[in-house]
This record gives sequence, C-alpha cells and structure tokens, in this order.
Amino acid sequence: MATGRTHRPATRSRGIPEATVARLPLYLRALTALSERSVPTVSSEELAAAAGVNSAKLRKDFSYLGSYGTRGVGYDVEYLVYQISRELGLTQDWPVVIVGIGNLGAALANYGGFASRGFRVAALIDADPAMAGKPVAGIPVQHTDDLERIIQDNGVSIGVIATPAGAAQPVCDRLVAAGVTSILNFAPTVLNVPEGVDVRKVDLSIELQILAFHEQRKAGEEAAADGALPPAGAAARKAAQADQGPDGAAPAVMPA
Amino acid sequence: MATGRTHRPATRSRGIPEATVARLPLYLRALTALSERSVPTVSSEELAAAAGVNSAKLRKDFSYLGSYGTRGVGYDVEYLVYQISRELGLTQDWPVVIVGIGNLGAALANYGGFASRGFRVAALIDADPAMAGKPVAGIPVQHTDDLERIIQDNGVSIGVIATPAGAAQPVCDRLVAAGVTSILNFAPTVLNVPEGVDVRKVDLSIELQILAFHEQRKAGEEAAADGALPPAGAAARKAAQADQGPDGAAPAVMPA
DNA sequence: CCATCTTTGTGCACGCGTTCACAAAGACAT
DNA sequence: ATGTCTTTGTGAACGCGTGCACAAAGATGG
Repeated sequence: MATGRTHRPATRSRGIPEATVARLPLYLRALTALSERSVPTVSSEELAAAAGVNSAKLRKDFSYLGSYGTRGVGYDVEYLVYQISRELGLTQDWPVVIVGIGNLGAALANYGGFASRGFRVAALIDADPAMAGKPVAGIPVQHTDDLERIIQDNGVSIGVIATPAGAAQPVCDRLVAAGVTSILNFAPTVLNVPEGVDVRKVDLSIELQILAFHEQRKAGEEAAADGALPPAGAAARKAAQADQGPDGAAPAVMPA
Repeated sequence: MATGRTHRPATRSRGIPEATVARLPLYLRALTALSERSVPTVSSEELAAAAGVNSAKLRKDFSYLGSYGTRGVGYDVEYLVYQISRELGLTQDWPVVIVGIGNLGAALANYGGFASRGFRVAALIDADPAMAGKPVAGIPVQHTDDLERIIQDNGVSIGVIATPAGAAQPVCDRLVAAGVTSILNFAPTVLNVPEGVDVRKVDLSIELQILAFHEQRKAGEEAAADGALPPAGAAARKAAQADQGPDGAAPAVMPA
C-alpha cells in the first residue's frame, strides 16, 4: 500500500515485486535461525517450510535477487543472509523516532526486535510536557516542540507514529516536512502524505475485525451443517448462544 | 494469509473477496466518523477519499454486500454502518484472551480500540507466576496453567499471542486444542495451525524492514540522479554519509 | 410529465502474484 | 569420464484484484 512509484524510471530496472520484498524479512529470520545453529546450506524446500511459504515461490523470489543457489545442493546460509540483508538495506544503520509515548509507544520503545536488525531508536517524542525528560527504555522523552530539530540532528528518515488518532495527521505532516520519508503508522487513521513518502499501517482493531468476519462465517457454516455432528470448538459453542445468525433478516435500522 | 478454505462448499456462495473484507473495517471507521457528525448520506467519492481508496473499488466492494446505495444520492450512512457491522460479525460480542502480558501484551490490554467494536478482553494470561493476580488494565492476570479452563469458561474463539517467539507455538497449540479458531500473532514466528484455524500476524520488525528497503532505494535513486539538484530530505543526507551504495560489489562474506 | 443531472453498479481489460511442471545444472558415486 | 540423482531456476497458465468507462437508475426542477 501507498507504494506510489510511477514506474521504474531509470537507475536499472531491477524491479523486485512488492510481494517478494514483503517476504524477504521472513526468509531472513528463518535463515538467521539456521545460521545460529551453524547450518551451512539449506534447500528451497526446507527453507520454504521454515518460512511457511511455497517452495516454488521462494525460489522465484530469490531469482529476483540473482542466482545464489547451487543446483543439487541448495543455498549457502551465510551468503544468503548477507545478500538479503544488503537488499533490504540492513547493512546500514537506520535511526528511528517514535512519536507518541503512551502504552503502545512505550512498548515499542522497549521492544527488542528493533535493535536486532539495524534499527536504532534515536529519540522518543511526546506532546505531554510532563513526560519530557522522563526516561523510557533508557531513552529520555523529548517534547514535540523539538521534533524538527531531532529529525535533522539525527538524520532520521523513518518515523513511527503511536499517537492517538487525532494527533496522527499533524504529526505526520511535521515529520514529512522535516525530512522523514517512511512512516510506520499505529494510529487508527488514514494518513495523507505527498508522493515519495511510504506509509505502512498496523491496526490491531482492523486485524481483529477481519478475524471476526471469518470466525462468524465458520460459526455460520457449522450451524448450517445441521446439528448432526456435535459442535466441537468454542466457535460452535458461541454460535449456539448467538442471538442472530450471520444472515438473518435486517433487525435494527432501516433506511428511508 | 493462512486462509485455508478449500472452496466455498455450500451454505450459499456469497464469497466476498478477501481484499474486500480487509477494507470493510476501513469503510466502517470512516462511516462511524460521519455518523458521529450526523451526516445522513455520503457518496462513493467522498467515502472513498475518507478511506483512502479508489471510488470504483469502494463501489465494487459494496456491490458484494448487496445494493445498498441510491443512484443520484449516495449511501445512507447509518444503514451502511449497520450492514457492514453485521457482515463483519460485530453485532455480537467477541471475548478475546491475550496471552503474554509483557510490554506489548499490557499495551494491548490497555488499548481502547479493542472494546470499541464488539471485542471484549475476557482474560489476560501469562506464564510468570509472579504476574498471577496482578491487575493489568483492571483485569487480573491469570496463570498459563488455567489456559484451557479460561477458554472454555468464556467461550473464547479469538486469541492474541504476545509472548516471546519461543513460547508462541506451544501457546498456539494449547489455544487451538482448547477451541480457539482465530489467532492474532504478535510474536516474530511462523505459527503452524491445523486447517480451519485462521492466523493473522503483526510483525513490527518486518514492517520496518520493508520500509528500509524502499528507503534505501529512494536514497540510491537520488544519489544516481547526479548531484545536480541539491539533496532535500533526510534520506539524501543519510545516503551521502552511507559507506556503501545499494548495489556495490559484495564486500563481506563470499561462499565457497 | 418530461428533461436533465448526479451517482451508482458493473462489464471489461489489464497487470500482478501464485503455482505447476520441467529442463538445465551441478554434485557425487562408481 | 560417465551416469545418476538432487535441486535450482524459470516458462507458461491461471486466478485475483484493480481501475476505467459507461449504461442504467433514480432524484430533482420546471
């Protein structure tokens, strides 16, 4: 989403599909685990199983990066770790700022997964003056007033927004104006950004709602499949006590 | 992902595309905002802008749910809120358990977005005996030993995993065995689940790595576009001080 | 009642992503 | 050196999702 590139203009057309890019971190994680166990090589079948994807897909993904495998043997784990890291830009250091140090922001600051792969929490920023100076995860919180200076001083190009929904867009605008070109948004809002700025969003509520949709359908199907077979899961138990099936006649509001 | 349904077997083939389902919560959020402002109707164009999608896509999405619009006028906001809520299964109550009450788990428990839409945190579960009984977000933490009983007693079908990576799969197995059929996974691991169980994953590290990829490419393109135009953003500043371009000759490890 | 104007609903074409299936490539044993 | 066996890399077909563009539908004004 929000991958607003018009084309592959010049610079060499090594266009790696977006879907592939999204899987590279998955492969990298699996490979890192193998590396720690000192496994020298791995086949596409094994690695695909570890990453939870189809092996043909994995091979095609790697083919976009170049031919790094050896037929009859597989892939050299260490070499592949390096190649993927380089492709993802993880061989360099990425200073990151987190804006909005509430429950979620603090949890993110404490999250170990950040530092593990080239990402470094350069600063924590919050609008609450009472928070200023207070250390979270060993880093003192700074006030929003200094946002622009902080971005500039640290050469930050990746920002994480963990503010309430209402504050997200203004914060986003200021981050972008200060030079941030990639944003990870945890606030439940659609962010408007100029071309050239990438936004990825993480929304817990949306994920749950998608799960609820499938859950409801499972319950509906089980209920529709007659009461012959006894309900086994909690979903069936739930469906039994649900007042309204998934496709009942509209009970509440009706338009004019 | 992990939408392991073989087909639409029977029950009526009202197959709503997965991509559409993923957007429904987005529409619902925008519509709820309109509803709170007492806006009676909205056109596909306006709503699409608010949700950040193409208007044709929005209309097609709604067409899967039925014909709820009025040509020349638009959509009735209240009616649409109800229809989407019903389709997503949000007219009923979904008890949810959160397993793993560390930084992230606690933040999730405190997150207001849960309760807002039919989701209720039924229980918090952690493996640390020292946590047992301690209230988080007003809910006492219970020990992992009681996991099965808690699931059963509360009729839980949706579980949230916020444990360390190593604990995720065992916890997942126990949740599924106890009747949970939908899992939201925050642990950085691939979860193996039997057919019929849906898993959605949220991985902060992966999102950042995807951003880093695009960020690196932007920096590379800017650098390749000659030094004619002065570097404007922080990314360009960063690229200038980066030791290695995105496509330099392999410097470190090399395979045999 | 008719004409006009707005907005929906959708047929169609296009592009991306996935998967199968297989030929080419190389390791390894004899 | 040669044959066999494993595994990669990819051509090709298919299906899904997206967006254009337009006809149908209904509201609205005269």
